[in-house]
Amino acid sequence: MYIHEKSLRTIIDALRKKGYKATPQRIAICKYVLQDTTHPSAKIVYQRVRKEYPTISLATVYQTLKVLKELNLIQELPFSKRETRFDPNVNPHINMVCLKCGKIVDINFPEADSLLKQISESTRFRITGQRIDIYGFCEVCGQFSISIAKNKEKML
Amino acid sequence: MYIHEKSLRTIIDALRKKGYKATPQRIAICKYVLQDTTHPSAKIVYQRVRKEYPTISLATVYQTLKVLKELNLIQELPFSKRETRFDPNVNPHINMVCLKCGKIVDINFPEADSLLKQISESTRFRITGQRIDIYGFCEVCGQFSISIAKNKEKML
DNA sequence: AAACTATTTAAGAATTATTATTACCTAATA
DNA sequence: TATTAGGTAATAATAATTCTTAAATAGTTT
Repeated sequence: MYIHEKSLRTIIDALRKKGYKATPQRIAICKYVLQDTTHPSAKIVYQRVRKEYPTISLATVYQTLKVLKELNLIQELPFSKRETRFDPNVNPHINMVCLKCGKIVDINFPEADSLLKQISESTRFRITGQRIDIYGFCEVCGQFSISIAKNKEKML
Repeated sequence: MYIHEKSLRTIIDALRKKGYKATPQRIAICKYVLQDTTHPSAKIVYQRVRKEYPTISLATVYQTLKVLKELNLIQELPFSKRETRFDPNVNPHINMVCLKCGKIVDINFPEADSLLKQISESTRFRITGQRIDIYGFCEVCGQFSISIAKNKEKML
């Protein structure tokens, strides 16, 4: 289940449970980011939330994203080219990352659970999260770039 | 096979094949980074290579790391906290990433090949690379942090 | 409901990893 | 050896993220 299917009440409770105040700014950011499955950057979140909450500041967006990460409601996905994107899907899954257009699409990876379980049992490493990316060119970009794209043309 | 098992000759040929000159700076950086399996940051590479080649500049390190990435001899692993680390293992594998001390250890993941093949055959996505991270606390750090570490205490 | 207080916000400054610029320099080649 | 396209070192520029601070407010207490 995606957290964004949960009610506003649940979001507020999650914040308060950890001692965070449920401010209207935070609620606006949460509502936006928990339902955007395109893996937006902080700047995109800022631009989108501003439509609903025009006085919000970029610093508040950053700090709320940090809180949401701490609450394990979103995952942070740093990429090269100085861009970090945010994913409301915190369950094990595969991110299909297009290096040309920057599109990121989640696909299921049911085998992840048993893989993590096996590693957990065979090592002394205490697992708290994971990230599985597959890089390449999406169906739209793939046909235009027969050879591997030069760095300049890459978004991620 | 790791590329760092290859000879100096092979490194030079790989550079020239793509039209890059085999300068002593590049060779020094290659020799270092292709044998360091601790996933060093650019700054660490700079500090280490400087011992062998004291006049080298940080900009050259960055630009050579970019070349090595283009030649697919290393993989770039961006993390939060503004740190990017570099991995000479470009074959599918799992990075076990300790969030407390920042240690990254590769483990094998033989099932990766069939997974990638299956995705390749069932989608129109053209795969060029992958990244599989497992986050948590290594055997050394795990015993000291029963609860999930606060953000301030995390290295990655 | 008003007061209280620790937290949060907005704005802007600071930080810093990475990239760009530029004036020499040199590897590869003829 | 001369030529030259590309590389280097030094440093400036860029930009994502974090920090700082004064004013505001959420949650609680009276």
